[in-house]
Amino acid sequence: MLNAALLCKNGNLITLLENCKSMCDFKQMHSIMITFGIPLIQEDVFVSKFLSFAATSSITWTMLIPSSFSFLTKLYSTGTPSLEDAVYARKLFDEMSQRNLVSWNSMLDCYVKCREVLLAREVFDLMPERDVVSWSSMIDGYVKGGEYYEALAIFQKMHGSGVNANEVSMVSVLNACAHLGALEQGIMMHRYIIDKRITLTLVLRTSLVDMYAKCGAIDKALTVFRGASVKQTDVLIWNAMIGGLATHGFIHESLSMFTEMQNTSITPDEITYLCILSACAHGGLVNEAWYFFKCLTRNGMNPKTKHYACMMDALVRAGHLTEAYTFLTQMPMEPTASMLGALFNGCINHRNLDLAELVGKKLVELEPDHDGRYVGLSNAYAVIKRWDKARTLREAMEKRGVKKSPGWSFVEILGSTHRFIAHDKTHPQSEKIYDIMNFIMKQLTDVGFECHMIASLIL
DNA sequence: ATCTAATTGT
Repeated sequence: MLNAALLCKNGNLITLLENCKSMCDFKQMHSIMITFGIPLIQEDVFVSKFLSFAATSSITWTMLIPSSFSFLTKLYSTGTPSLEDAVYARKLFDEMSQRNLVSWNSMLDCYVKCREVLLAREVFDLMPERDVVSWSSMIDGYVKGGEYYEALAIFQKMHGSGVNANEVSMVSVLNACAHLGALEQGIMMHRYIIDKRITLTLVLRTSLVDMYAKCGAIDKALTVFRGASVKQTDVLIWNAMIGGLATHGFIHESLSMFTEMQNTSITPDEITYLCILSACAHGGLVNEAWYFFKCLTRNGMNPKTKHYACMMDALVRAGHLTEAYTFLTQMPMEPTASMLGALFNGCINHRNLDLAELVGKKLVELEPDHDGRYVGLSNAYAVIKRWDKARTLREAMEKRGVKKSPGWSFVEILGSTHRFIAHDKTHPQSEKIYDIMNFIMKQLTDVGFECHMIASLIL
Protein backbone atom coordinates (compact mmCIF):
# COMPACT_ATOMS: atom_id res chain seq x y z
CA MET A 1 0.00 0.00 0.00
CA LEU A 2 2.98 2.27 0.54
CA ASN A 3 3.99 1.90 -3.08
CA ALA A 4 0.43 2.61 -3.84
CA ALA A 5 0.85 5.95 -2.17
CA LEU A 6 3.49 6.96 -4.67
CA LEU A 7 1.34 5.91 -7.55
CA CYS A 8 -1.45 7.85 -6.04
CA LYS A 9 0.65 10.96 -6.08
CA ASN A 10 1.03 10.51 -9.80
CA GLY A 11 -2.67 10.59 -10.30
CA ASN A 12 -3.46 6.92 -10.54
CA LEU A 13 -6.19 7.31 -8.04
CA ILE A 14 -8.97 5.54 -9.83
CA THR A 15 -7.02 2.34 -10.38
CA LEU A 16 -6.07 2.26 -6.76
CA LEU A 17 -9.57 2.78 -5.62
CA GLU A 18 -10.76 0.01 -7.87
CA ASN A 19 -8.28 -2.28 -6.19
CA CYS A 20 -9.70 -1.62 -2.77
CA LYS A 21 -11.15 -4.93 -1.65
CA SER A 22 -12.07 -4.21 1.92
CA MET A 23 -12.97 -1.54 4.37
CA CYS A 24 -9.39 -1.67 5.55
CA ASP A 25 -8.13 -0.82 2.05
CA PHE A 26 -10.42 2.14 1.85
CA LYS A 27 -9.20 3.35 5.21
CA GLN A 28 -5.64 3.20 4.02
CA MET A 29 -6.56 5.04 0.85
CA HIS A 30 -8.23 7.61 2.98
CA SER A 31 -5.12 8.25 5.06
CA ILE A 32 -2.95 8.29 1.95
CA MET A 33 -5.17 10.91 0.40
CA ILE A 34 -4.92 13.00 3.53
CA THR A 35 -1.15 12.61 3.56
CA PHE A 36 -0.84 13.82 0.02
CA GLY A 37 -3.33 16.55 0.50
CA ILE A 38 -5.75 15.27 -2.08
CA PRO A 39 -8.98 17.12 -1.40
CA LEU A 40 -11.38 14.44 -0.29
CA ILE A 41 -14.59 16.32 -0.25
CA GLN A 42 -14.31 17.26 -3.88
CA GLU A 43 -13.18 13.76 -4.71
CA ASP A 44 -16.41 12.31 -6.00
CA VAL A 45 -14.38 9.46 -7.40
CA PHE A 46 -13.50 8.26 -3.96
CA VAL A 47 -17.05 8.31 -2.74
CA SER A 48 -18.49 6.67 -5.81
CA LYS A 49 -15.86 3.92 -5.75
CA PHE A 50 -16.49 3.39 -2.11
CA LEU A 51 -20.22 3.19 -2.60
CA SER A 52 -19.88 0.72 -5.44
CA PHE A 53 -17.67 -1.36 -3.21
CA ALA A 54 -20.31 -1.18 -0.55
CA ALA A 55 -23.00 -2.23 -2.99
CA THR A 56 -21.16 -5.29 -4.26
CA SER A 57 -19.63 -6.32 -0.98
CA SER A 58 -20.55 -9.65 0.53
CA ILE A 59 -21.12 -8.37 4.04
CA THR A 60 -24.73 -8.29 5.15
CA TRP A 61 -26.61 -5.28 3.98
CA THR A 62 -27.67 -4.18 7.45
CA MET A 63 -24.17 -4.36 8.77
CA LEU A 64 -22.75 -2.72 5.73
CA ILE A 65 -24.98 0.32 5.76
CA PRO A 66 -24.10 1.54 9.27
CA SER A 67 -20.44 0.68 8.92
CA SER A 68 -20.21 2.38 5.54
CA PHE A 69 -22.00 5.34 6.91
CA SER A 70 -19.74 5.68 9.90
CA PHE A 71 -16.81 5.37 7.57
CA LEU A 72 -18.19 8.07 5.33
CA THR A 73 -18.92 10.42 8.19
CA LYS A 74 -15.38 9.94 9.35
CA LEU A 75 -14.29 10.78 5.88
CA TYR A 76 -16.22 14.00 5.94
CA SER A 77 -15.12 15.01 9.39
CA THR A 78 -11.40 14.39 9.14
CA GLY A 79 -8.85 17.09 8.57
CA THR A 80 -10.46 20.47 8.72
CA PRO A 81 -14.11 19.62 8.85
CA SER A 82 -16.61 22.28 7.96
CA LEU A 83 -20.33 22.58 8.14
CA GLU A 84 -20.47 21.67 4.48
CA ASP A 85 -19.07 18.25 5.26
CA ALA A 86 -21.55 17.76 8.05
CA VAL A 87 -24.36 18.73 5.71
CA TYR A 88 -23.21 16.09 3.26
CA ALA A 89 -23.01 13.45 5.97
CA ARG A 90 -26.44 14.46 7.16
CA LYS A 91 -27.83 13.97 3.68
CA LEU A 92 -26.52 10.42 3.67
CA PHE A 93 -27.84 9.90 7.15
CA ASP A 94 -31.31 11.10 6.25
CA GLU A 95 -31.41 8.79 3.26
CA MET A 96 -30.42 5.77 5.27
CA SER A 97 -33.13 3.24 5.90
CA GLN A 98 -31.22 1.13 8.36
CA ARG A 99 -30.18 3.33 11.20
CA ASN A 100 -28.81 1.89 14.34
CA LEU A 101 -27.06 3.16 17.43
CA VAL A 102 -23.69 3.17 15.67
CA SER A 103 -24.87 5.26 12.75
CA TRP A 104 -26.56 7.71 15.11
CA ASN A 105 -23.33 7.95 17.04
CA SER A 106 -21.43 8.54 13.82
CA MET A 107 -23.75 11.35 12.84
CA LEU A 108 -23.39 12.83 16.31
CA ASP A 109 -19.62 12.56 16.20
CA CYS A 110 -19.60 14.18 12.78
CA TYR A 111 -21.34 17.25 14.14
CA VAL A 112 -19.02 17.30 17.14
CA LYS A 113 -15.97 17.16 14.88
CA CYS A 114 -17.38 19.98 12.79
CA ARG A 115 -17.90 22.02 15.97
CA GLU A 116 -21.64 22.13 15.46
CA VAL A 117 -22.65 21.68 19.06
CA LEU A 118 -26.24 22.74 18.56
CA LEU A 119 -26.78 20.31 15.70
CA ALA A 120 -25.00 17.62 17.69
CA ARG A 121 -27.35 18.24 20.58
CA GLU A 122 -30.31 18.05 18.23
CA VAL A 123 -29.19 14.61 17.05
CA PHE A 124 -28.42 13.58 20.60
CA ASP A 125 -31.92 14.52 21.74
CA LEU A 126 -33.52 12.69 18.81
CA MET A 127 -31.63 9.44 19.31
CA PRO A 128 -33.91 6.50 20.08
CA GLU A 129 -31.32 5.14 22.49
CA ARG A 130 -27.98 6.29 23.85
CA ASP A 131 -24.95 4.35 24.91
CA VAL A 132 -21.72 5.45 26.54
CA VAL A 133 -20.34 6.49 23.15
CA SER A 134 -23.27 8.85 22.53
CA TRP A 135 -22.89 10.45 25.95
CA SER A 136 -19.11 10.71 25.64
CA SER A 137 -19.36 12.39 22.24
CA MET A 138 -21.91 14.87 23.53
CA ILE A 139 -19.77 15.70 26.57
CA ASP A 140 -16.77 16.16 24.34
CA GLY A 141 -18.79 18.35 22.02
CA TYR A 142 -19.51 20.75 24.85
CA VAL A 143 -15.88 20.68 25.98
CA LYS A 144 -14.65 21.45 22.47
CA GLY A 145 -17.21 24.24 22.27
CA GLY A 146 -15.95 25.70 25.53
CA GLU A 147 -19.21 24.98 27.36
CA TYR A 148 -17.63 23.30 30.32
CA TYR A 149 -20.50 23.59 32.75
CA GLU A 150 -22.80 22.05 30.17
CA ALA A 151 -20.29 19.22 29.77
CA LEU A 152 -20.39 18.55 33.51
CA ALA A 153 -24.18 18.71 33.46
CA ILE A 154 -24.38 16.14 30.67
CA PHE A 155 -22.04 13.89 32.61
CA GLN A 156 -24.38 14.11 35.59
CA LYS A 157 -27.32 13.26 33.35
CA MET A 158 -25.50 10.25 31.98
CA HIS A 159 -24.81 9.11 35.50
CA GLY A 160 -28.47 9.64 36.32
CA SER A 161 -29.67 7.69 33.31
CA GLY A 162 -27.80 4.64 34.47
CA VAL A 163 -25.17 4.55 31.73
CA ASN A 164 -21.75 3.84 33.16
CA ALA A 165 -18.96 6.17 32.21
CA ASN A 166 -15.86 4.69 30.69
CA GLU A 167 -12.32 6.02 30.34
CA VAL A 168 -13.28 8.00 27.26
CA SER A 169 -16.08 9.90 28.99
CA MET A 170 -13.80 10.56 31.93
CA VAL A 171 -11.17 12.12 29.70
CA SER A 172 -13.64 14.68 28.39
CA VAL A 173 -15.09 15.43 31.80
CA LEU A 174 -11.63 15.91 33.30
CA ASN A 175 -10.89 18.23 30.43
CA ALA A 176 -13.89 20.31 31.45
CA CYS A 177 -12.71 20.38 35.07
CA ALA A 178 -9.24 21.42 33.93
CA HIS A 179 -10.60 24.32 31.92
CA LEU A 180 -12.78 25.46 34.78
CA GLY A 181 -10.00 25.05 37.31
CA ALA A 182 -12.58 23.04 39.24
CA LEU A 183 -10.37 21.09 41.61
CA GLU A 184 -13.21 19.85 43.82
CA GLN A 185 -15.06 18.42 40.83
CA GLY A 186 -11.85 16.99 39.48
CA ILE A 187 -11.14 15.18 42.72
CA MET A 188 -14.69 13.80 42.65
CA MET A 189 -14.07 12.52 39.13
CA HIS A 190 -10.84 10.90 40.23
CA ARG A 191 -12.71 9.18 43.04
CA TYR A 192 -15.38 8.11 40.56
CA ILE A 193 -12.70 6.49 38.39
CA ILE A 194 -11.37 4.56 41.36
CA ASP A 195 -14.78 3.58 42.70
CA LYS A 196 -16.11 2.42 39.34
CA ARG A 197 -12.81 0.68 38.61
CA ILE A 198 -12.44 2.51 35.32
CA THR A 199 -9.22 1.45 33.62
CA LEU A 200 -6.52 4.05 34.10
CA THR A 201 -5.31 4.09 30.51
CA LEU A 202 -2.39 6.29 29.57
CA VAL A 203 -4.72 8.79 27.98
CA LEU A 204 -6.85 8.93 31.11
CA ARG A 205 -3.82 9.24 33.35
CA THR A 206 -2.61 12.12 31.19
CA SER A 207 -5.96 13.83 31.58
CA LEU A 208 -5.73 13.43 35.35
CA VAL A 209 -2.22 14.85 35.43
CA ASP A 210 -3.32 17.72 33.25
CA MET A 211 -6.44 18.40 35.30
CA TYR A 212 -4.54 18.46 38.60
CA ALA A 213 -1.83 20.64 37.10
CA LYS A 214 -4.31 23.10 35.60
CA CYS A 215 -6.17 23.27 38.91
CA GLY A 216 -2.94 24.09 40.69
CA ALA A 217 -2.67 20.78 42.57
CA ILE A 218 0.83 20.05 41.35
CA ASP A 219 1.52 17.53 44.11
CA LYS A 220 -1.50 15.49 43.11
CA ALA A 221 -0.48 15.72 39.46
CA LEU A 222 2.92 14.36 40.41
CA THR A 223 1.42 11.50 42.39
CA VAL A 224 -0.71 10.43 39.44
CA PHE A 225 2.24 10.82 37.09
CA ARG A 226 4.50 8.77 39.34
CA GLY A 227 1.83 6.10 39.52
CA ALA A 228 2.92 4.94 36.09
CA SER A 229 6.15 3.12 35.43
CA VAL A 230 8.38 4.73 32.81
CA LYS A 231 7.46 2.00 30.36
CA GLN A 232 3.82 2.98 30.69
CA THR A 233 4.46 6.58 29.71
CA ASP A 234 4.71 8.47 26.45
CA VAL A 235 5.76 11.94 25.37
CA LEU A 236 2.32 13.41 26.01
CA ILE A 237 2.17 12.62 29.69
CA TRP A 238 5.70 13.90 30.17
CA ASN A 239 4.72 17.09 28.39
CA ALA A 240 1.69 17.50 30.60
CA MET A 241 3.84 17.12 33.70
CA ILE A 242 6.76 19.27 32.53
CA GLY A 243 4.38 21.95 31.27
CA GLY A 244 2.32 21.83 34.47
CA LEU A 245 5.40 22.34 36.61
CA ALA A 246 6.56 25.18 34.39
CA THR A 247 3.31 27.13 34.47
CA HIS A 248 3.17 26.86 38.24
CA GLY A 249 6.61 28.28 38.74
CA PHE A 250 8.39 25.04 39.59
CA ILE A 251 11.17 25.86 37.21
CA HIS A 252 13.84 23.57 38.58
CA GLU A 253 11.44 20.69 38.97
CA SER A 254 10.29 21.22 35.40
CA LEU A 255 13.81 21.23 34.04
CA SER A 256 14.93 18.24 36.07
CA MET A 257 11.84 16.41 34.91
CA PHE A 258 13.03 17.13 31.39
CA THR A 259 16.47 15.73 32.23
CA GLU A 260 14.78 12.68 33.68
CA MET A 261 12.79 12.27 30.50
CA GLN A 262 15.96 12.34 28.43
CA ASN A 263 17.16 9.31 30.37
CA THR A 264 14.23 7.35 29.03
CA SER A 265 13.72 6.15 25.50
CA ILE A 266 11.01 8.73 24.96
CA THR A 267 12.07 11.50 22.61
CA PRO A 268 11.06 15.06 23.43
CA ASP A 269 8.92 16.70 20.76
CA GLU A 270 8.30 20.33 19.93
CA ILE A 271 5.70 20.64 22.67
CA THR A 272 8.25 19.43 25.22
CA TYR A 273 10.57 22.18 24.07
CA LEU A 274 7.79 24.70 24.27
CA CYS A 275 7.18 23.66 27.87
CA ILE A 276 10.79 24.01 28.94
CA LEU A 277 11.18 27.27 27.05
CA SER A 278 8.21 28.49 29.00
CA ALA A 279 9.88 27.29 32.20
CA CYS A 280 13.03 29.21 31.30
CA ALA A 281 11.05 32.33 30.47
CA HIS A 282 9.24 32.17 33.81
CA GLY A 283 12.45 31.58 35.69
CA GLY A 284 14.36 34.33 33.93
CA LEU A 285 16.83 31.77 32.59
CA VAL A 286 17.86 33.40 29.31
CA ASN A 287 20.98 31.36 28.67
CA GLU A 288 19.13 28.13 29.23
CA ALA A 289 16.33 29.34 26.98
CA TRP A 290 18.83 30.05 24.19
CA TYR A 291 20.35 26.64 24.71
CA PHE A 292 17.04 24.83 24.43
CA PHE A 293 15.92 26.97 21.54
CA LYS A 294 19.00 25.91 19.64
CA CYS A 295 18.46 22.28 20.67
CA LEU A 296 15.17 22.40 18.82
CA THR A 297 16.74 22.89 15.42
CA ARG A 298 19.69 20.68 16.25
CA ASN A 299 17.26 17.86 16.92
CA GLY A 300 15.63 18.30 13.57
CA MET A 301 12.58 20.24 14.70
CA ASN A 302 11.26 23.43 13.22
CA PRO A 303 10.73 26.20 15.75
CA LYS A 304 7.17 27.44 15.36
CA THR A 305 5.70 30.83 16.16
CA LYS A 306 5.02 29.64 19.71
CA HIS A 307 8.66 28.79 20.26
CA TYR A 308 9.68 32.19 19.00
CA ALA A 309 7.10 33.82 21.24
CA CYS A 310 8.42 31.90 24.23
CA MET A 311 12.01 32.69 23.44
CA MET A 312 11.19 36.33 23.01
CA ASP A 313 9.37 36.34 26.32
CA ALA A 314 12.44 34.89 28.01
CA LEU A 315 14.52 37.74 26.59
CA VAL A 316 11.96 40.36 27.53
CA ARG A 317 11.51 39.16 31.08
CA ALA A 318 15.24 39.15 31.60
CA GLY A 319 15.34 42.72 30.36
CA HIS A 320 17.27 41.92 27.18
CA LEU A 321 15.04 44.22 25.22
CA THR A 322 17.24 45.19 22.33
CA GLU A 323 18.14 41.55 21.83
CA ALA A 324 14.45 40.69 21.95
CA TYR A 325 13.71 43.29 19.29
CA THR A 326 16.48 42.01 17.03
CA PHE A 327 15.25 38.46 17.59
CA LEU A 328 11.78 39.53 16.61
CA THR A 329 12.86 41.24 13.41
CA GLN A 330 14.96 38.27 12.37
CA MET A 331 12.26 35.65 12.77
CA PRO A 332 11.33 33.74 9.63
CA MET A 333 7.69 34.71 10.18
CA GLU A 334 5.85 37.94 10.90
CA PRO A 335 5.64 38.70 14.62
CA THR A 336 2.15 38.30 16.03
CA ALA A 337 0.44 41.15 17.81
CA SER A 338 0.72 39.31 21.11
CA MET A 339 4.49 39.03 20.67
CA LEU A 340 4.80 42.74 20.01
CA GLY A 341 2.48 43.34 22.92
CA ALA A 342 4.70 41.30 25.23
CA LEU A 343 7.74 43.19 24.06
CA PHE A 344 5.94 46.47 24.51
CA ASN A 345 4.98 45.64 28.08
CA GLY A 346 8.55 44.60 28.74
CA CYS A 347 9.75 47.94 27.47
CA ILE A 348 7.40 49.77 29.81
CA ASN A 349 8.42 47.61 32.76
CA HIS A 350 12.09 48.05 32.12
CA ARG A 351 11.65 51.71 31.28
CA ASN A 352 13.07 51.43 27.81
CA LEU A 353 10.74 54.05 26.46
CA ASP A 354 12.45 54.62 23.14
CA LEU A 355 11.92 51.03 22.20
CA ALA A 356 8.44 51.17 23.70
CA GLU A 357 7.58 53.95 21.29
CA LEU A 358 8.94 52.02 18.32
CA VAL A 359 7.14 48.81 19.24
CA GLY A 360 4.01 50.67 20.27
CA LYS A 361 3.84 52.30 16.84
CA LYS A 362 4.21 48.94 15.14
CA LEU A 363 1.39 47.62 17.28
CA VAL A 364 -0.91 50.43 16.28
CA GLU A 365 -0.03 49.79 12.65
CA LEU A 366 -0.65 46.10 13.04
CA GLU A 367 -3.93 46.46 14.86
CA PRO A 368 -5.28 49.91 13.97
CA ASP A 369 -8.75 49.05 15.26
CA HIS A 370 -7.62 47.80 18.64
CA ASP A 371 -8.21 50.53 21.18
CA GLY A 372 -5.82 48.96 23.67
CA ARG A 373 -2.90 49.48 21.31
CA TYR A 374 -3.46 53.23 21.26
CA VAL A 375 -3.83 53.27 25.02
CA GLY A 376 -0.61 51.35 25.40
CA LEU A 377 1.35 53.69 23.22
CA SER A 378 -0.04 56.77 24.86
CA ASN A 379 0.96 55.29 28.23
CA ALA A 380 4.47 55.32 26.94
CA TYR A 381 4.08 58.94 25.84
CA ALA A 382 2.62 59.84 29.20
CA VAL A 383 5.58 58.39 31.00
CA ILE A 384 7.97 60.57 29.02
CA LYS A 385 5.52 63.43 29.32
CA ARG A 386 5.11 63.83 25.56
CA TRP A 387 1.57 65.08 25.73
CA ASP A 388 1.82 66.41 22.18
CA LYS A 389 2.44 62.96 20.82
CA ALA A 390 -0.32 61.54 22.97
CA ARG A 391 -2.67 64.11 21.50
CA THR A 392 -1.66 63.34 17.91
CA LEU A 393 -2.29 59.70 18.65
CA ARG A 394 -5.71 60.42 20.04
CA GLU A 395 -6.56 62.34 16.91
CA ALA A 396 -5.42 59.45 14.72
CA MET A 397 -7.57 57.15 16.76
CA GLU A 398 -10.60 59.41 16.48
CA LYS A 399 -10.06 59.83 12.77
CA ARG A 400 -10.14 56.11 12.35
CA GLY A 401 -13.22 55.90 14.48
CA VAL A 402 -11.81 53.53 17.03
CA LYS A 403 -14.05 53.39 20.08
CA LYS A 404 -12.26 53.31 23.34
CA SER A 405 -13.68 50.80 25.76
CA PRO A 406 -13.99 51.86 29.41
CA GLY A 407 -10.88 53.67 30.45
CA TRP A 408 -9.97 51.12 33.00
CA SER A 409 -6.30 50.65 33.43
CA PHE A 410 -4.41 47.45 33.82
CA VAL A 411 -2.44 46.02 36.64
CA GLU A 412 0.91 44.60 35.92
CA ILE A 413 2.52 42.22 38.32
CA LEU A 414 6.25 42.36 38.15
CA GLY A 415 8.06 40.67 40.97
CA SER A 416 6.53 42.27 44.01
CA THR A 417 5.95 45.59 42.33
CA HIS A 418 2.47 46.42 41.12
CA ARG A 419 2.21 49.23 38.68
CA PHE A 420 -0.89 51.04 37.72
CA ILE A 421 -0.65 52.53 34.33
CA ALA A 422 -2.89 54.98 32.60
CA HIS A 423 -5.92 56.59 33.96
CA ASP A 424 -8.30 58.12 31.51
CA LYS A 425 -9.59 61.43 32.79
CA THR A 426 -12.08 61.83 29.99
CA HIS A 427 -13.92 58.72 30.90
CA PRO A 428 -17.31 59.46 32.47
CA GLN A 429 -16.44 57.18 35.35
CA SER A 430 -13.06 58.79 35.74
CA GLU A 431 -13.33 59.68 39.41
CA LYS A 432 -14.69 56.31 40.28
CA ILE A 433 -11.93 54.51 38.42
CA TYR A 434 -9.34 56.62 40.15
CA ASP A 435 -10.87 55.71 43.49
CA ILE A 436 -10.94 52.04 42.63
CA MET A 437 -7.31 52.11 41.57
CA ASN A 438 -6.33 53.76 44.80
CA PHE A 439 -8.39 51.28 46.72
CA ILE A 440 -6.71 48.30 45.08
CA MET A 441 -3.31 49.86 45.60
CA LYS A 442 -4.05 50.36 49.27
CA GLN A 443 -5.17 46.73 49.61
CA LEU A 444 -1.99 45.54 47.96
CA THR A 445 0.18 47.84 50.05
CA ASP A 446 -1.50 46.53 53.19
CA VAL A 447 -0.48 42.99 52.36
CA GLY A 448 3.06 44.04 51.73
CA PHE A 449 3.22 44.77 48.00
CA GLU A 450 4.94 47.80 46.64
CA CYS A 451 2.63 49.79 44.40
CA HIS A 452 2.71 53.00 42.53
CA MET A 453 0.86 54.77 39.81
CA ILE A 454 3.03 55.47 36.83
CA ALA A 455 0.89 57.87 34.95
CA SER A 456 -2.42 59.47 34.86
CA LEU A 457 -3.10 60.69 31.40
CA ILE A 458 -5.52 62.31 29.12
CA LEU A 459 -6.29 60.32 26.03
C1' DA B 1 -17.05 -5.54 11.01
C1' DT B 2 -18.95 -0.36 12.53
C1' DC B 3 -18.92 5.00 16.83
C1' DT B 4 -16.31 8.38 21.49
C1' DA B 5 -10.51 10.24 24.39
C1' DA B 6 -4.80 13.19 26.19
C1' DT B 7 -0.03 17.52 26.09
C1' DT B 8 0.92 23.97 23.76
C1' DG B 9 2.89 31.42 24.54
C1' DT B 10 -2.67 32.60 24.53
